[in-house]
Parts: sequence; structure tokens; C-alpha cells
Amino acid sequence: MTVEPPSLPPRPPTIYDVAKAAGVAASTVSRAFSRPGRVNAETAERIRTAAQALGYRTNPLARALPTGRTSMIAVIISDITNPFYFEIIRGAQAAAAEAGYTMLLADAQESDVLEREALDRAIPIVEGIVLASSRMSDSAIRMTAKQRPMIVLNRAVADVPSLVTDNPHGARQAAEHFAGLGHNTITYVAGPEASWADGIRWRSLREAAADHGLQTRRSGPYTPNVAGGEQAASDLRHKPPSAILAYNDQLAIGIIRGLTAMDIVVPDDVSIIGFDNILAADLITPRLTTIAAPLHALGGTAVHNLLAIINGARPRASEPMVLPTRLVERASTARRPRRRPLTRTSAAARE
Amino acid sequence: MTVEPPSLPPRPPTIYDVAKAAGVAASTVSRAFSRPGRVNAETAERIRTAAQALGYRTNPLARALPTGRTSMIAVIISDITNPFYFEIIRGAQAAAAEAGYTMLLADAQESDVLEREALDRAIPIVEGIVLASSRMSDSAIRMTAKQRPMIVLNRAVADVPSLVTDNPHGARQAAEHFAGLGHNTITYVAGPEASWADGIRWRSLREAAADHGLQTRRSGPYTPNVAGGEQAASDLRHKPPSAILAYNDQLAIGIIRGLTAMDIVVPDDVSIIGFDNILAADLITPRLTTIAAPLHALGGTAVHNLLAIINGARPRASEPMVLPTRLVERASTARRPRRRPLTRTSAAARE
DNA sequence: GTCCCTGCTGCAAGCGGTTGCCGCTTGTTG
DNA sequence: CAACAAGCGGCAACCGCTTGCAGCAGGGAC
Repeated sequence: MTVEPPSLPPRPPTIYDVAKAAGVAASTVSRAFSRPGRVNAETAERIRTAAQALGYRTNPLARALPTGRTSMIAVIISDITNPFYFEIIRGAQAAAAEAGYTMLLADAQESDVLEREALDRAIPIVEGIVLASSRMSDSAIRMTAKQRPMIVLNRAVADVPSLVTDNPHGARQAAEHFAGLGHNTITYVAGPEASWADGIRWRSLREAAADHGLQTRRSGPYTPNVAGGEQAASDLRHKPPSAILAYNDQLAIGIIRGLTAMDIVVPDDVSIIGFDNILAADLITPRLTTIAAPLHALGGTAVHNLLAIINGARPRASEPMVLPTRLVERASTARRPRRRPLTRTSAAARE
Repeated sequence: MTVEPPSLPPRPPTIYDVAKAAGVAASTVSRAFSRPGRVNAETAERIRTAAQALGYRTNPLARALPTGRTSMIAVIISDITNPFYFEIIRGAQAAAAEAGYTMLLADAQESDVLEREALDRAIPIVEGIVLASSRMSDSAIRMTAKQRPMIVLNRAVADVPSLVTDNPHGARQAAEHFAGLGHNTITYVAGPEASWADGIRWRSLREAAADHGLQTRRSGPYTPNVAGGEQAASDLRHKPPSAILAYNDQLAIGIIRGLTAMDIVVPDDVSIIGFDNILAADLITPRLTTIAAPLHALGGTAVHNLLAIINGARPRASEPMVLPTRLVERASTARRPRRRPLTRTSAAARE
């Protein structure tokens, strides 16, 4: 009779432990869990009971090795501090969790190098990828899309399934809103030149404005955050336009803050519309009128479609999927002032 | 001579492919990568070259199976839409990436059930866990902490390594700031009762206030978001206090909005301080004075320490680690008005 | 009663790495 | 020159689960 060594680290039970307890072979245990109906009902029941008693949980790593099914997807984001993504992330997370998938989040910090690294780390362990606002080239994206099912967010890449918001329609809504308020010139404050969304927003605005007989100007590019907006406000100070459409809400918020600091009143002197409807748009004073993107749905739809592709659906890679926009009217837009909007000096003189 | 079937899915190369190419055994290839020095320098070089040529990348799944080292950690967050976490996430992500670890983010959506599920899904595949503002019981946390290295954030749990901000000091800073502005009563607007941070903030405020001869009141609990703050403002409308310390910035922002809507002026009539210094604190009008938590460092430190524990460091589970707070003075606090702050009706009468 | 088919279970070979142990080469030592 | 140690590479057994294939028993058909 030998003394059992104390089983130091109680390793989690495996299918073999369950098999022994239930008096069957390991393969039967495996099938009992992954192939319902393939195993006799009462045998299955016996196995299930034994597993329960032992606290068995199937090891996803071990399962993944032979099958490749890791039940994980990656969501890669160009800049996780951008509030634009918060709801997207949540929508994605919810959709993934519902399907029993685990989400791997990676932040590229606006660097294509870091993006590549994150991608390389993720690819071997995930079944699919959501690439949000990638900073990589189209061809690099197409390349990696060959290795794993992928959905590109906020960008249209030929031959890769893409999901975007209806930027043209959004820009048109903004133009119409401004037109309805009597403005006759719209200044577009641009975001990063590398941004696909920036390009399409500007082009669409021009077309829509022309249709309504409005002029357009363009200012920028600016880094799309609050500081960038303050910079833009400063640049525009000598000749503040009456109507501004900003590349995104952060920029718009920065512009409002910059103008306010110069005693230029929004919306009395200058009307501003942003893009995206991030949370802070509703917190700033005055509350920001904006073109809302269905952020939660964007994340959810991306993951949903990705999972569909993983499960064998034929992706529609030719045309990007488009989600609708909505004009959220708040307090940063008003009728065009009769006189030209005030410059800093005339505003100061008014006091 | 047989016709090779077209190798349909070009499976990624394995150590066996590399071994064949380099003319060595697979085990040598394995060692060449994971055990530097164990293999002859030029052999290693040859292997490295062959691997390079084939585009070999070691499969983390396969590596993880025998070793258990997955190079992944999980970060589980009670509510990912809470802006409080944004910088924490980023700090955590950065620290993880730097150490070559992949971060798995999960949102518990304020539900202990979902938190458990996320945990159960994560545990088998990660080497460690950061649990932020858990909604589970202390004993449940201790239980899971036995299964994997773990760090608890924003909460002190006995016997589990914890990381918190210096709430007592923060509350004291707020009390002193109010005292210096001539206020003699501080109203604390409370967050969720289940919140560990809420309890300690309130207790610390009371002590600090007593030390400066100030009175304290307490209002709440409220759900800690903007809507909750607006509710609080509404509840306080009949007798607005002169100084308010809110459980967190979101609540403070809601209070400011609520009061402003009632024509009560912040900071002229009421001074407000928040907690956390989230991004929006700097966006609202007036800009919010707040007790800043080092959010980025919080996330970074948590991951850093977690990795240390994973690598064999003895965790200090007895006392929670504490990160300092800082008073960020902005525009939501001012000297106490001579008369009692205006109620809604008197404010209306003033016009 | 024999044969075949069907339904269920077990065997064993992987999936792609890791690692304890053994054996072969060298170089060193007495 | 024999004995020995150190350095290096290979063999083979895992890690926990999946799955093609084979074996076996029971039921129905002939």
C-alpha cells in the first residue's frame, strides 16, 4: 500500500475523469457534449450527471486545437479613447456574448504598426475580425482579410465586407437643416486626411449644398478631438462663418469651446452641427446638434454579420452595407443672424 | 509518379515544416524559439532563417495547451459605458501590449450574473484577471481568485490583491477646498449603496469635514449617471445647499444640468465637486472641479502587478495598494454666497 | 435460423507545441 | 591514451479534445 502524494494543484477535471466516472470512453463524453443526439439519451444523461458532479467544464483551448473553433473574435480599433467607439464596443460585445463568443479588444493607438501587431497577435487565436477605422492601406487590409473572416467598419474596402453609416445622407440632412435656417454658406471643418469618412462627408456636403444653392468652404485638416476643434476655432476667428459642419462631434465641441472663449455665441452668431452623436454631445453647453450614427447597432451589426460569415454565409463584399443616419436637433443651431457673425473685436466692442 | 492534389487551404507552417527545412528535429525548433541558448548558435540561426522563409509563427493555442501560458489576461468591467473606465481600459491595454499580452475585455453590464458568465468564459483561457468594480460578493471574488491570479480594482477585498485610489485623501481635499471658500455645510450626493467607493467617500468626507468644523448632509442614493444627477438636483431644489460633493463626475454633471435648468447658477449659487476627472468633466459648462483619479495609471498598474504575480511575485494581499488623488480646480466652485443660495422661486423672482 | 442493417460506443490517430531523458560528439583532464 | 564531462540534438510522451473508422449488439427481413 503506497501513500498517495498530496495532489497539490487540483487540476480541473477532463473528459477522461468524466468518462471514468460515467463508465464510458472519453470519446463518448466528447460526443455527449458536442454532438447532441449522437449518443444514447440515457448514456448522455449519465455523463451529464457525472460531469456535473465533478464540476467539469470543457477546455476551450484543447477544443480549439483540433477544430480551430476558438469562439473568439477580435475587434480592433484605431483609437480606443475616441468616444465614438464606446457604444460601438458595447454593441459588439453584446452581440458576441449573445452568440457565446468572447471578444478580444485591441487598441491600435492610431498607429498602423501597432495595428499590424495587434492583428498578428489576434489572427491565430480568433475566428474573425472586426476592423474599425483601420489606418492600414486597402491592400494590406485585403491581404489579412484572406487569412480570417473580416468586417471593416467605417470604411469601404473593395472585396472586403464593409459596414458604414450613410454619410451622404447625413451630410445632406445637415445641409438641408442649415438651408432651412437661412444660412447660405456652410464651412466644413475637416478631420484627418487619411480618413475615409472625412472624404465622403466633404464630398457629400458639397453636392447637397449645391443642390440647395448653398456655398461651401473647407477648413482643416484638424486632429479630430477637442483640442483640434479649439485650434479650428482659433483659425476661423477672423471671419467666423455662420454655419459649420464639423467632421465629428469632438471637433464640434472643441469649436464651440473655442468660439465661446472668444465671446462668439453659439448658436446666435454661429451654428454648428457635428457628426456621430457621442455621449458628450448632449453634455456640452449649448447641447450639440449632430448627425447621429446608430453606434450600438453599428457594433452589433458588424459582429452579427461577421459571425454569419464564420458560419458559412456568403459575404456580400461588393457593396458596403449601409446603416442610416438621423439628425438630432439640439441647441447649437439657429437662424442665420442678419448681420455677418461678429468677429472677436466687434464682439468685444459690444460689451 | 502521382499527381499531387491541389493543396487547397494552405495551412500555416508548423515546427515540423521548419524542422524539415532546417534539417533538424521539431523539438530543436521548439527549443530554438523558447529556450534561447539551449541550442547551438548556428543551428538556431539556420532554424530562424528557415522559419523566416516559410513565414512560420508559433501557434499560441498549441503552445498554451501543454504549458498553460496563453499570454492573455482578462479585464472585466462592471459597466463599459461608464466613462470612468475609458482611460483605465487604455492604461491596461497599453501595459498588457507592452508585455506581449493580449487583453480580453468583458462587460458585465452591471449584472453579477453576466459577470459570472464572463468570468467562467475567461478563466480557462487567461493567465490572470483584473476585476474592476465587481458586483459580486467578497466571498465569490475570493473563490474565483483561487483559480487564477487576480487583481481587484476600486475595491478592497480581504486576501485578494486590490488596487484603489486614495479616496480618504480625495474627500479631504474636497472638504478643505470648500472650507477655504467659506462654505460651512457640505452635502454629499451618494452613488449606489452597493458601491464600496461610495461608502468610503462618504465616511472620509464626514471625518474631514468634522476636522474643519463643517457640517455634512447626505442625499441619495442615486444611480451614478447624468440622469441620476438631474434627479438629485430636482430633489434638492427646495433647499439647494451651497456646497455639493458628488459621488462621481457623471452625477455632478447631471446635478449641474439640473440646477442650471432651474436657473440656479453654478458656481455662484452652488459649488460642486465631482470625483474621477472623466473627460466630460472638462467639457461641461461650467467646467467641473473634481478629485482626479489617475485613471490611466490605475489600469496600467493593475495589469502591471497582475503580470508580476503571474510571473511568480508574491502578491501583497493584506493591504490594498493605493494610488494618489489630485484636486483639479476648474470652474464649478466659488466662494459661498452671502445669502442662502436661491431657491427656484426666488431665482425666478430675480429676473 | 441466418444475414444485414442500424444505432451506439470504443479505439486510436491526430491538432501543434513542450520537455524529460537519453545518446552522440567534442573537448578536457589525469 | 583512456576516462569523463559538457554541450547539443533527437525520441517520444504528453496537454485535452475531436473524429474517422471499426466493432458489437439488437431488431427486422427473408
